[in-house]
Amino acid sequence: MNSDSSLSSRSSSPDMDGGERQKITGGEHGLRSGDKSSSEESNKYKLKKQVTEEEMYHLRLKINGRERKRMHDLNLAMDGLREVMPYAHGPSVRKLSKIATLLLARNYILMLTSSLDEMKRLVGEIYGGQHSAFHCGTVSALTSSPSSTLTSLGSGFQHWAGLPCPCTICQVPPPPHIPITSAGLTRLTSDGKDGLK
DNA sequence: TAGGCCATCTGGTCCT
DNA sequence: AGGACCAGATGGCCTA
Repeated sequence: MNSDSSLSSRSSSPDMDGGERQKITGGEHGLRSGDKSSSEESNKYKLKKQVTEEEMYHLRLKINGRERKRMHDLNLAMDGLREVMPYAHGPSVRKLSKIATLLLARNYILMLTSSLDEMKRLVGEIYGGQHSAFHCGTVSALTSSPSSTLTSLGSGFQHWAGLPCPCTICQVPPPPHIPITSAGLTRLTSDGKDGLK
């Protein structure tokens, strides 16, 4: 459980042992019977109250842990996004903030989309609609642009006047992309951390 | 020192 | 019921 905190870019898990316990067990109020007459009843109640508070504490701990893990996973995904963003990585370069990462990613996608459209248009001009000769991966291999990007995207696009392509090349499923999971991103984040800050 | 960024906690809501 | 997701609050760290 505490291994999560090692993944954090800032080791600012301040109080997993002290502070959190203090915060969580703040609930002394609200549970009061008022009658001191029946001690048996009172003991029973006290026991029940104790169990309940303990249960509540552990439940809170569990929920907090889940939320922490969720946020860590989100940060791992964010790191993965930073990895593929076209900006200077390095020890002397400050890490992109989350909002900056998202905005840059959006602009990057828009830019790639427009250049892809432009490329398709050019290819369409050059080959004048000779459909089956140059296609998807073949086209990407012919271009000088980052071919890996185009190859991976190629089969997912519609070609030539917006019609879905029926050819066998396009029926090949896209290459499996690496899922963004904690396991899949451990490498990215670990060496990403070295260059951060 | 103010402001930005971040991690964490917490309660609410929705979904399975 | 339990888990995922979300947003607000809070406090710490860092930089200009």
